[in-house]
Amino acid sequence: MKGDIFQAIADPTRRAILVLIATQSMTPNALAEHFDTSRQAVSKHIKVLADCELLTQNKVGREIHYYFNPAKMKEFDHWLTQFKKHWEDRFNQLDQLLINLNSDSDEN
Amino acid sequence: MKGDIFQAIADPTRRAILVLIATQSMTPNALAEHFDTSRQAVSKHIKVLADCELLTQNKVGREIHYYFNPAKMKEFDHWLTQFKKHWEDRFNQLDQLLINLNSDSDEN
DNA sequence: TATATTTGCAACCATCAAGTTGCATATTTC
DNA sequence: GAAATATGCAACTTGATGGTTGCAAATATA
Repeated sequence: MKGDIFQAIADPTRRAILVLIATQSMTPNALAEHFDTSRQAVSKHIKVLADCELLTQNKVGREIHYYFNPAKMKEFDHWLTQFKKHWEDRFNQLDQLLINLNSDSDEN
Repeated sequence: MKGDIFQAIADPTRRAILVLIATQSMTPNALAEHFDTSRQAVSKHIKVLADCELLTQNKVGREIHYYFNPAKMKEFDHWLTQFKKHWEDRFNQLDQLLINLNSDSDEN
């Protein structure tokens, strides 16, 4: 499951990190100030997000700035879109069934 | 985390179950035939999905038919939509910044 | 009524995940 | 160069998770 975007987004802290970083790129230290957990714990979350490429990094001196990578978020979006299609296809099939039933009864 | 929709969707088997059930309502036994794991394992996944109301059930004799509940999927969709808004707001801020910079240089 | 089928629940096990602490490395500052 | 700062990595602990097996309850069938 390593690098799985669904797994990455499952954790509420990581979702909060994504929201923060999507608004503004941040360093691990700056991020950690927003949470009650230790810096290392936040760093681990960052690693998970970076492993599945939801975050990219840019080293500036001793600081590392993390940026949100919208491209990877598309994978997620894509699944949901496909899923909706499945669901809507089912509705369409039901619609078609109802239409057929109607036309059948018309023929009677 | 009990009943958390993100947690529920994180597991690939559960996503597969959702896709199957979104296409057609099914019983646990029928579902289990689609997977390599035991019936009880599938049943546990069903429980997780039902706990967060992604599935609803309808008992017919000794069988239980599980249905997909699209209403709950909206929560998921909603988060992604809000997230996109965050992201786009940032872009808008950048746009505004660029516009301001341009008008500044126009004034020089 | 006896048997088979469908299902859920509980106990148990192995693995994973999130958190902590400690430490090493690189860079900035004094 | 020494101290402070920013970060990552490794070891360890604890709790959650996914899997299995066994069993009980409800319903259908012989």
